[in-house]
Amino acid sequence: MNTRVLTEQEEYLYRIRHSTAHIMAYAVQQLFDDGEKVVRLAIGPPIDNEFYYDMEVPRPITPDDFPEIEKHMKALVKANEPFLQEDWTFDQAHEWFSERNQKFKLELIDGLLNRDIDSLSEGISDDGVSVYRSGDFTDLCKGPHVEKTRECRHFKLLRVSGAYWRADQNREQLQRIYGTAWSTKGELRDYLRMLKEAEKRDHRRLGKQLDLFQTHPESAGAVFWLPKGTIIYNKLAEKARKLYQNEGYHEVRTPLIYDKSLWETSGHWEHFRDDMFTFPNELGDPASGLKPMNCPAHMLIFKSKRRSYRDLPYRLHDQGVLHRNEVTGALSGLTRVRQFCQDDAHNFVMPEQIEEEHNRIIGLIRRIYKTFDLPFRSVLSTRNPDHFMGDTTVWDEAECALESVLENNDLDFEINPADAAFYGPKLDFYVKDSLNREFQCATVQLDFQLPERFDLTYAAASGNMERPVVIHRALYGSFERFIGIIIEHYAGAFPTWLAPVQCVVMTISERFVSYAKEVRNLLEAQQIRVVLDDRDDKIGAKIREARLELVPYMFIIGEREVENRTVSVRVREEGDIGAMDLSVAVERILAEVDIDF
RNA sequence: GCCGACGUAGCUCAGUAGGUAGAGCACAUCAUUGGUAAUGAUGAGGUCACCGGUUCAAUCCCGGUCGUCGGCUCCA
Repeated sequence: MNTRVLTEQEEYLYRIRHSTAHIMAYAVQQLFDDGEKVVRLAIGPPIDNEFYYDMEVPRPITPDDFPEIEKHMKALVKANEPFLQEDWTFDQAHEWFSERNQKFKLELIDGLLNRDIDSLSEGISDDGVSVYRSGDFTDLCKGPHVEKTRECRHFKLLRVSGAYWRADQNREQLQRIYGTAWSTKGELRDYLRMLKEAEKRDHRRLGKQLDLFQTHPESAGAVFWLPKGTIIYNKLAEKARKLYQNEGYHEVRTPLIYDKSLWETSGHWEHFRDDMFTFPNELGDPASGLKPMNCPAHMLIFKSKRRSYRDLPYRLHDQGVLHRNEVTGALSGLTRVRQFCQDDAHNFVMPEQIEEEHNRIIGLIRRIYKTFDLPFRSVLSTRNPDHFMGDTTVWDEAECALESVLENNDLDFEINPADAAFYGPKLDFYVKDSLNREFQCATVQLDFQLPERFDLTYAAASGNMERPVVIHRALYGSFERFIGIIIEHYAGAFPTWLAPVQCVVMTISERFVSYAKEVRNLLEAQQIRVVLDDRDDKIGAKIREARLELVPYMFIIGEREVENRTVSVRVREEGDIGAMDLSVAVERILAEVDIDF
């Protein structure tokens, strides 16, 4: 799935993690295999930074079991057993694993025998399977592994969860144990430190701490944006509006509820129904639904008039409220919600405009992400030969166009073969935040199908009616998720233009309140988001509070400031920078308030 | 939806081998008029998520519901 080539060091870490997964499985077997009920192993691959092993265990494992498991793991590491690879025949493997009642391994072996693609990653050669032994532990595995268990001494178990065998919810639910492993103590320490830091800046925690948003059981999966969070939300929305308007987009507002017939035309009723909130008619049958996407509405608008090639590209921007009925278990903070808005747009273009339109969109993406200091990479998903709709030549041309767009834009990209939606190839953009974590944000999807389903046409220069292509694109992604990402990216310390409170004016004693009010009014007149802290409290306490709120500027006002008509300025990143003329201080804030994408 | 863990004051968290609960912060009142991360005193705050069951007695044990968290699946 990932076509990037691993570096030598990454490859070594993968081997360590893969081997540590074996060691962990062995430890779990030692602990939980009680003769009657065996631990049945499924799969245990390395992943980025971590590894896991899926297994069926006699009783659920909890984090309380970790110390004991780790203890057993350490003993095995200390024994410094070699990892020995052996090639077994299918019969040999079958016999061995069936004696030990390892039904998942047997299923994998059968899969290998039948050349089932899902099993290929587990271990194969032409006439048999590959197994690895380390001490008393033997596992079906194609490797590669480290040479000896001692190379796996820097690990830590992290969490447990459920996982379905073969990712199929109709199959057995297994226990998955996640851990991390590294080649040196320092790497492990750094990684654990990073996890701790990530926890500290978790947007759910900061959202509460900074009074940005909240959720309530009365509307699970929907966000209550508090005054401070709403400022950020509106700011992002306003910036997007302005940016797109300048790029020739037309903003529209469209209904939330539509008759079922629309969803049938768009295909959502068939493909997306489970994720939709629907409303019944008098008979109790679903008859309408809340929109999970804006596209059908925009199709109606396009179709409502006779369009000419001169109108294209025709771009409709919509920040409408979307609802998707996610299963309860999937909901999480701002990243996975049932109600959200996107900076959504649908661009209707002629096929020959695909490349240029993508160039423009990528230009926008660049400008937006640069503003937030978010580096990004892109992934191009191409046609799945078994599952696509439309004409192969159109697809080929479109894919070529997208690839050359990426190249011409000097973008770091990968190709994800056969991963496109059936209606068209797509580009996904992943940003990397300040902790080096990746999140999917922007998505740009070509769509050959909706224009077909809605029978959209435009009058071409020739006078013939031709079919436009639709580009779905959302560059923040959803406002909710994007705000979640930047909360963590900035660790809550928003740049001045986004900060809900940009400046706190604070008095050293009540005697200076009237000048402080003057200062506050002046800032307000400049549209600076200012709060006056004139409480009967010590200045240290006021500063402490404003710091905890991560306010970028504090103006401190005491006797000296009143006398000289100045303010003492304290900057979030620099601390106390001393007294200055009020006008100078205001200028400094204003310089940071007006940013353009 | 599924597996597991969790749900105690606005927040962060203690606690009870079953006898209706406690701290710090926040909040209120009073005193204090203070110069760059916490002035002091006093006070108010809880049907221990909700609904049932067991028990003389349930925040604690059992069952269910809702929600949250870690994942699976999916995706903005």
